[in-house]
Order: sequence, then C-alpha cells, then structure tokens
Amino acid sequence: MFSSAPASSLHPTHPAFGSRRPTLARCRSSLSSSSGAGPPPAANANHLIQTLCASGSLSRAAALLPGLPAPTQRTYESLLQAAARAGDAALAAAVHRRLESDPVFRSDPFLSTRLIDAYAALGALPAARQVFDEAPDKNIFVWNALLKALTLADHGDEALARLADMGRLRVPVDSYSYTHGLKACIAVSASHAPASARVREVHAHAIRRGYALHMHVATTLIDCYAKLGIVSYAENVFAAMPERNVVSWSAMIGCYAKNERPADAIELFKDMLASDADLVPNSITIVSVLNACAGVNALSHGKLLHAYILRRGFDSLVSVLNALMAMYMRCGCLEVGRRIFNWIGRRRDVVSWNSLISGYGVHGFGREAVQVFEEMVQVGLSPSIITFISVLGACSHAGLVDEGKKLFESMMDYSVKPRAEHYACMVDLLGRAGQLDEAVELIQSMHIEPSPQVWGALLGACRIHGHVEYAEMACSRLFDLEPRNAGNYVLLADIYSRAKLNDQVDVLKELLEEHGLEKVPGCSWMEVNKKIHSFTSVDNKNPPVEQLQALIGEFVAQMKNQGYVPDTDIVMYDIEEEEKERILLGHSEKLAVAFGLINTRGGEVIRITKNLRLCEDCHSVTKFISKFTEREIVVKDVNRFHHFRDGICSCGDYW
DNA sequence: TCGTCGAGCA
Repeated sequence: MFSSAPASSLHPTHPAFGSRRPTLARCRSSLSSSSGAGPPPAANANHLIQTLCASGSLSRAAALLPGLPAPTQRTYESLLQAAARAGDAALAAAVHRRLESDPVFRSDPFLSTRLIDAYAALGALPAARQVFDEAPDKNIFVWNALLKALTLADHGDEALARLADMGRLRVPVDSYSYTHGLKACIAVSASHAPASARVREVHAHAIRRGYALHMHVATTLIDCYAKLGIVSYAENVFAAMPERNVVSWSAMIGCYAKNERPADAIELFKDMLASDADLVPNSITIVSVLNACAGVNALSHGKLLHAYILRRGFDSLVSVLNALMAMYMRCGCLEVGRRIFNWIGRRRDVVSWNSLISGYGVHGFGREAVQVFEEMVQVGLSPSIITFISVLGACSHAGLVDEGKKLFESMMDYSVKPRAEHYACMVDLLGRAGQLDEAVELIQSMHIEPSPQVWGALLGACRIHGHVEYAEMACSRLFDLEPRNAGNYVLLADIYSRAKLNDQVDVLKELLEEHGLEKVPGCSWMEVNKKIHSFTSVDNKNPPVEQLQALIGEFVAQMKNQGYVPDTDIVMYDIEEEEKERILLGHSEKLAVAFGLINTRGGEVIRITKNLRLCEDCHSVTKFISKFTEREIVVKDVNRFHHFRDGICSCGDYW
C-alpha cells in the first residue's frame, strides 16, 4: 500500500522536520521590545486577543486583529482554536488570510497544522486540503493533521492514499500516522476492498516498521478488529502486547461487548481486576461491561455489576449511572431505569435524558418519550442529534405520526441538521403508518445521500403493506449499497411470496446462492438461573426441542379451536401446508417461550431476546399463551420490546 | 521550544 522509508531517514535535517526560524525571529523581537520600561502596545494587544479568545469573547478578539501590527504565533493559535470551538468559519478564514500575508509566519508548519485542525473541526475539508497542499513546509505534524481531517470527514480512502504518498515521498510515518490510518480503513464509505483487508494491510505495515506494539497503535488495532467483528484478531493483538493499561483492557472488553459476548467481557473484567493491583478500572471500563450485559439482556450479570459499582463508589459518576440506567431499561426493567434517572437528580446530562427517551421508545411508550423530550427542553437543555434519533424512534414505535412530523420539522429550531438516521426514522414512521407515498417523497427531497438504513426502512414498510413497486425501488439501491446483506434479499423474497410472484422468489433464491449468502438464522435466548439458554430454528438435534415443540403444538391446537389460522405465508419454501406449519412450530422464539414455561415458576416473568424482528405468527401465538397460562412474557426483538400480558401485546400489534 | 493518536453510554 505504501512503501516504507528507511529508518535512517528519520533525521532532524529531513524536510519533514520544518524549520523553526520564523517562530524564533518573532519571539526574539517580542522579547527585545519588552525589555524596556513596560510592555509595548503590540505585546499588550497580543495578550489581550489571547485573553479574549480564552474567555470566548470572539467578536472583540476578531475586531482587534486587523489593527495588530505583529501577531505572534500564540495569537494566531488562540484565534484558530477559538474559531473552531465556536464554529466560526468566517473568523478562521479571516485568520487564514491574515496569516498568508504575514512574512514571518506564512510558512510556519505549526500554524499550518492549527489551520488544518480548525478547518477540520469546522467541517471545511476543502479548505483543510488547500492549506496542506499550499504548505511549503510539510513536517510530520502537518501530514498527520491532514490524515486526521480526512478520516474525521469519512474520506478514509483519501487518507489512505495520502498515507501511501508519505511512503513514496519518504516522509517517515509515526504512531500518529498509523492510528489515523487504521481509523481511515474503517471510515471508507464505499470501496471495493473490504475494510478488514485494509486494516490487515496497515497492520502488516506497522509490524514491519516496528509500530504494531506501540500502545496507541495496538489499542486502535483492537478497536478496529472489534468494529469489524474479527474478535480473534483483536485477541491476538491484545495477547501480544508487552504492556497493557486501562485503555487497552477497556478496548478489549469493549470488543467483547460490541460482539455480543457479555460473558467474555465480564470474565476479562475479572481478569483485569486480578492482574495488577495498580490497575484501576475507570468509568469507560464499567460502561463497556454494562453495555455488554444490555446488548444480550443479561440482567443477572448486570445486577452483579450494579453491586460492584456501589461497592467501589462508581455511583458518583454520572456516565456510569447513565449506562446502568440504560442497562436496566434495555434488559426490560423500565421502572428501575426510571428510578435511577430520578435518583441522578440535578446531575442529569444530555445522555441521561436521551437514555430515558430511548428507553420509553423501545418499550413502546411513545407519548411518555415525547413528554420527557419536552421536559428536557423546559429545563434548558439543548436536544442533540441523538435526542432526535431517540424521540423520532419512539414516535415510530408507537405510531405517533403527527408528533413525529412536528418534531422532525422543529429540528432546525435547535440547530440540529437532520442526518440520514433521522430520515430513516421518519421513513419508518410514515411507511409503517401506511403513508408510503409520503415516505418516498421524503427520500426524494433529501439533501444528502440516502443511507442503507433509509432504504431499509422503506423496504420494511413495504413488507408490512405489501407494496411490490416501492420494495423493488428500495432494493435496487440496497443491492448496490449492501450487496452482502442477505436480509434485503430475504425481505424482498417475502414480499414477492405474499404477492404470489413465485417466479421472482425463485430468482432471488438463486441470487442468494450465487453470492454465497445465507439467511441469518433466527435465534432466541433467555437466562435461567444465571445461565443463558439459546435456541435456533434449525436446531432439531437438541433432544429437549421435541418436547418444546410438542408443548407449542398443544397450544396451537387450542388456538385453532378458537379460529386461529397459522400464518404460513411467511414460510418461503415450496412445500405442503402441513410442513409449513411444522416449520412455524420450530421458530426459535416459540421454543424459548416453551422452555421458559417449563423452567420457571408460575408468576415469574419470562424474558426472551431475539436476534431478528418477531414474526407475525410467533406474535399471535405468544399473545395466546400469555392469556392461556396467565404468564407475563417480555420479548426483546432487534427493534423493541413486546410485553405480552393477558392476550395483549404492549405494541398494540404495531411493530 | 512548541504540537497530534488509543477505550464507553444515548
């Protein structure tokens, strides 16, 4: 990818190390002039501007700049950093212009770096690029600033190209270049080479240049492999490190958390505590483990951690309490989460509010979510990007179309520019409510490129309402954007199947086979006596399954007496009706419900998690079972919670 | 003389 410069080229006379003369010149002049009776006006003005920048009085600082005869490096730096903090692109540009006409500092690499940083923070990538291209003195800091700017703006491919340039131009790369380069591998939006291949390439290069064991590089590697789901590679990097600190341990714990391995996350957390008395977990470590529990509904593990948090005094940290509250809500305990939120009291931050809104949302309490949103605004907090994703999602789960539209339209009042995620929520909201034309119009009106999530929301709505034409439109984009996502093919096949377009179903099945893609098997799991039991639909070898299926069969027979007709349309095999019914009986969620009935006491809530959306048939059967057995059953599917009680589901059959 | 990079929650 990029050739390596010999180590000997890392020498102070190398062009990558900039000259420092201009800075010294101005320092000297400032020193000699201040040796008189008192500081001269220029020194005073420089100092004043720096003070104003630090206190956020930007307009006053900017007004002083034109009249200032000799700005110092520190003055330029203060102005640029303040402009970036305040989001003031005009000020950054004004400082840039002034700098270009300054004979002392115009080629100063330190200020080139600061300019690139400022433009990157302001989202002005073309300007950042221009500063780099025109910088006469490109030292390693200038190069790294460019890599960071490109990666931040999701131009990972360009960052990697520049990294390759560094090799060609014999600019010695350092640990910073590698960390940016690794992040760039993940930040590539569209490319032919998969991200994992790119990461491995940069990893190999880092090994050759002796940087793979560098603490920051290794930690970034763990995180990259974690994000790509290649847990074994992350484990290898972690195992090979000569030293570990709280960040690398947390990264590895986070890797297990991201990849749905809460038991391993907790085990590693225990190893960390046992490994070194001086190694103290911090809030990020705890939050990662809590998140691992929340991700797979491992409530008992989460409770153990709650005890640890109290014992060790971590409950003084709002970020830990936020994660704890999110864990309870994501494990189905909405009320416990609410109590923790109340307990946090005045220390609540935006994350606390967002968590509560999101918690109400996934449990189907849309009105409560909107109410919490309004309270949040009332107490004077500014809703963030995430706040709107949470509250729009809540509206969508509860079918609150008008409220959702109003909130979406109000976003700019809070200076939150709608992103693809917000459009995806809106398309989901409109589409599921049956307003498909409006959903399509919204997509067509987008000022940014619709993401796969946006098209996916449309496709999901088409499945509910049986709209073949729009489904094909969504898939024509999705097959381009996510050629390896089997779910899209399966959804379209399902829509065709319900429309009795069997030839088209066959075409899609062939496409799936051609691409070597497999439908993600349905999997449900539940915790009984601190042990997680999982069930897959295809798993017929497991002996207890027959017993579980027989039990479900009895319920279904009862239901049929009351007029229930199995929803065999969702089985896409060309087989007899009876065989289709047998397949429905084997759905993992039904098996888990049966297992829960047998292995828990009466009156105990049965809590199940499923990796996909609930199917209509499982939904009907679970409603019936909750009434027939007088049991409360809580199912968390990939999108939301369903609380089944007395034959009714909290989603109101709208999900 | 300066200085940049790593882990988390919604």
